[in-house]
Amino acid sequence: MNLGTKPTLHSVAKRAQVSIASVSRVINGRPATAQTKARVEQAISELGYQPNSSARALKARTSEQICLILPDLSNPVFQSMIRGVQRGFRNSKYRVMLSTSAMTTLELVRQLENLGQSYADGLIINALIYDDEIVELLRKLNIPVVILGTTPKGLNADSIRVDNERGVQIGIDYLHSQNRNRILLLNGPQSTIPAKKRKKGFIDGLAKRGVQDPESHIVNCKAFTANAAIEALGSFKDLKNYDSVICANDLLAAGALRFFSDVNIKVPHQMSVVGIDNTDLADLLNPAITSIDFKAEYRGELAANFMIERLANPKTPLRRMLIEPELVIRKSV
Amino acid sequence: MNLGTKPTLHSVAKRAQVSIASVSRVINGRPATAQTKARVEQAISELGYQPNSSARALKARTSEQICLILPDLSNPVFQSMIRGVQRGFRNSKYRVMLSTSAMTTLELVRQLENLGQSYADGLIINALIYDDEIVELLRKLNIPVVILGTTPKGLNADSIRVDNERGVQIGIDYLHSQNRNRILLLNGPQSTIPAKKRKKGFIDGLAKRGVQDPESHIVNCKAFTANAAIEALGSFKDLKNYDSVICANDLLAAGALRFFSDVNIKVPHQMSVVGIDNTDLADLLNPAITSIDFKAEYRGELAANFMIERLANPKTPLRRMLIEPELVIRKSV
DNA sequence: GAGAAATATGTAAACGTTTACAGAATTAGG
DNA sequence: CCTAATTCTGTAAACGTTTACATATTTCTC
Repeated sequence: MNLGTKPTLHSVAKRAQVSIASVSRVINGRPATAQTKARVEQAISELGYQPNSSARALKARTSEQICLILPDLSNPVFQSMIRGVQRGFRNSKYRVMLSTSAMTTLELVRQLENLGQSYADGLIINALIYDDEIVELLRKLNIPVVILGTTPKGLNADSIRVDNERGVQIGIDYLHSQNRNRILLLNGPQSTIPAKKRKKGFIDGLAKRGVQDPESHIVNCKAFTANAAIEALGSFKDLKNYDSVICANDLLAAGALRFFSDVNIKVPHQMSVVGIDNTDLADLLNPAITSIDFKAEYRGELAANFMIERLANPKTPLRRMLIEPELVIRKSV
Repeated sequence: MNLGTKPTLHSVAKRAQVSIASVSRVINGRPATAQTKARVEQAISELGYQPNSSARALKARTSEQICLILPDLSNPVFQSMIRGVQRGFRNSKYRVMLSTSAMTTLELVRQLENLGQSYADGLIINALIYDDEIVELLRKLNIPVVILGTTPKGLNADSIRVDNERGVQIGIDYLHSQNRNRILLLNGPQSTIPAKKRKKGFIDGLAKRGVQDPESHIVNCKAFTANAAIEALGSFKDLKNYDSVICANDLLAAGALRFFSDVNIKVPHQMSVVGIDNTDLADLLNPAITSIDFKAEYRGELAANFMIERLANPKTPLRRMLIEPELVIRKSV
């Protein structure tokens, strides 16, 4: 192997005594004589040649990279999502670039603008809030976008969202089936899409069961974190009127568990707790929490598949997929 | 903006009535007349020009991308690490590519081989096991490597490791200070580097305190997971001889907590639990676990900084940094 | 075995940058 | 003002691929 300089198509061609076009064709599986193929392959392995992805990207106008943008990494649900996305691309030619700094619109804007440098062939994104500026930037993007979550209005993108309302319904139904019918919703910040949807599902669900003023049975947390849950529950006065809590995600549920333990309310005997997302965390807590599985990992994998398919065939009609949540019963009810 | 075709250096040059070389120079902050600078900048903003990263990468031989390889994402410690790495690169020109499929040597080999395509300027890696094949591949890599963990023998790479032995010592000392001196080590799989180090620290620590046959006070789990911990503790017969457990990571600690709760051993009253890594999880469990902070996030950030510095100045002497662990006291002791 | 059809190969241009080099413009010095 | 020194700008080549097109080779048909 010629140390110092990396082998290129040229060196391979020279060694195999064929033209660089032939080498390129062999590499890309285009038709070639058995003989040329053999010679090229031998030369490649002798030289330890590997194609230069920048050159390929430049000429073929495809980076074979996908950008994945998530709000942050502290919520274990994103861990699952990343896992799914990675799995989805595992056997493809695509590499995954991760951006998790998109907690603020400012950061997100910066990320999206950078995508103009065409280092990614596609974008998979999950954001908690899509304001107009973001939607506009997404629309202007000239690469396919897959939304993990609800597609913001005015955007044409494949999307994979989960039936939030239905998820909360399932929780309510299950609690009722266990004779828990004084249910509180421990929700996340109202500015976020998931919180809005979960609220709606909750209100509809309670209304359907004839509960008066369902909105009064909601506690909003300042963030989707355990501490926010503890704080919110701490300043909530009417806990004694409830026998169960649906938490808008597992982190809030973890906070709730901690809070109840601190004020000596026994879970599940005095208070049932249902989480949402069914993250790794659900099974680590004590008691392990019954959680509504929003299939984050599966959604991630699906997003990757959608992306692969769209890149292979840009004309495929838009796909908007709705995932059915599923209850995973553990010990917290 | 000329829709359809992306602006290039050429179109900018044409509009600004200068040569492409001048445009390139303005973009890269090379000296230029105030006039040309102004014209170029105006043309750029009028056209919405953004440099093409593939072309730049090809010519300048730098992708401005860093590859981060981690074993998997189920351990929350890697979450922190990613967070740190991301933060370290936040204000740099580098993008982060994430590979988390490196649980098996096979996968890792594939990843490392792919790096030959020069889509990354540097590699930050954390692996649980470095066998000869991996070390050889790492050595052959022609991009700088930063090891998150102990540098395998025979490899010249910057590294940031944590003082594992010291960490376990701190745990032992703390438990003793709380009058817990019948300590068990709930360790991970013996094939992994961290497990070996933590074992050594434990044995040395106990020996120093005059404990006979320290090795007998270790339980090995099949994996660094909660379930493995539950299983291992379940088949361990001598629990009654211990008043405390140091767990080789927080996931094992979570498993231990669950196990103790199941067999009705009260933590911390009957049994103290100390975790390692001080991940997000430590504070979510109930009781929140006292954990030895191995500064994963900080190490990640440091790795990014090391990488940035080395890429800026390849001649800087090798750096091997040892991070001091720190005890974070919560409620499990 | 000749000619047509089909298939394989080679030549050369292009992708969008960076940068060495040469030449033009500016500034400085006397 | 003229020349020398300095600074700026433009031309053109290169980075390592892919691919249209032309040419060469093989295969097929009769």
